[in-house]
Amino acid sequence: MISSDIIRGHLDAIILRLIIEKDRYGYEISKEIGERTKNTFEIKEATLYAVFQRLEKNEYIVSYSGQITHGRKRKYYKITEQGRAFYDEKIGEWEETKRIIDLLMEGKDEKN
Amino acid sequence: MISSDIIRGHLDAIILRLIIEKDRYGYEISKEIGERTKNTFEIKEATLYAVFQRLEKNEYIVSYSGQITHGRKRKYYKITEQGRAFYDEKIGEWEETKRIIDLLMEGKDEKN
DNA sequence: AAAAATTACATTGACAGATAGAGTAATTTA
DNA sequence: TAAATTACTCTATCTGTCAATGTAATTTTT
Repeated sequence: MISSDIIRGHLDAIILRLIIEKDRYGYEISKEIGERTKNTFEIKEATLYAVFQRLEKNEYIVSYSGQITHGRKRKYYKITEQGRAFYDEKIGEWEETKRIIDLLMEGKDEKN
Repeated sequence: MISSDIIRGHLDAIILRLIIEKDRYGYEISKEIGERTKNTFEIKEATLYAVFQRLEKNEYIVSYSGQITHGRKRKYYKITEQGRAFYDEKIGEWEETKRIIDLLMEGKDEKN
């Protein structure tokens, strides 16, 4: 299980990625992450909704009410143009972060 | 420049790595990181000394006073057995983190 | 039909890591 | 001798994550 400090700062991009694929709601995202990682990683609900708030405040996503199919009413999220741009930026940052940490932690050459 | 939230949680291992190579002191480490990353990443002094405190408290490193050669007196750090074990653990965690984030952020298959 | 499980969203308070800012102290260079 | 450099330390603050708790509707089990 991955500790929260190690994942910190990457969650925004992870959530955005899933919302870019298609409009999604919170509970769905949390299940999807569990499935895709074969439960080696799970996002806590409190964290997830904190991420939504942050992303919506920054206008990277917008929300709308969905149908009641099972249980409580769903709140769907949709990516915005700025959200897409932010995601691209984060991907770039992640690639650079990998290079730097690999370099410092394992002495890997940049051309590996 | 890499944001602090993205690097968070990896700093302990980065510092340990440098101390494993040889005994080092704080200022040296901060300069070394700048050099190795060609200044794409720098560790803030307050952060560095906070890391030292944490690592020493957990007995991953021990300190001793060095010579005064330039400027103020140096405080050297040396890796311990537990420090080495912790570093190995962190390397493993980092590899797993990369796999998971790549998988979730870029839809990469685990066999890539 | 009542109880339990599942689906689904939300808030609060606490914690830990990173850092700005400020300070201390010694030596070297201009 | 003033300025720059080397070197370490402390305090206060910010931010992201998460445990705990609560609400609410629907579906499944008993």
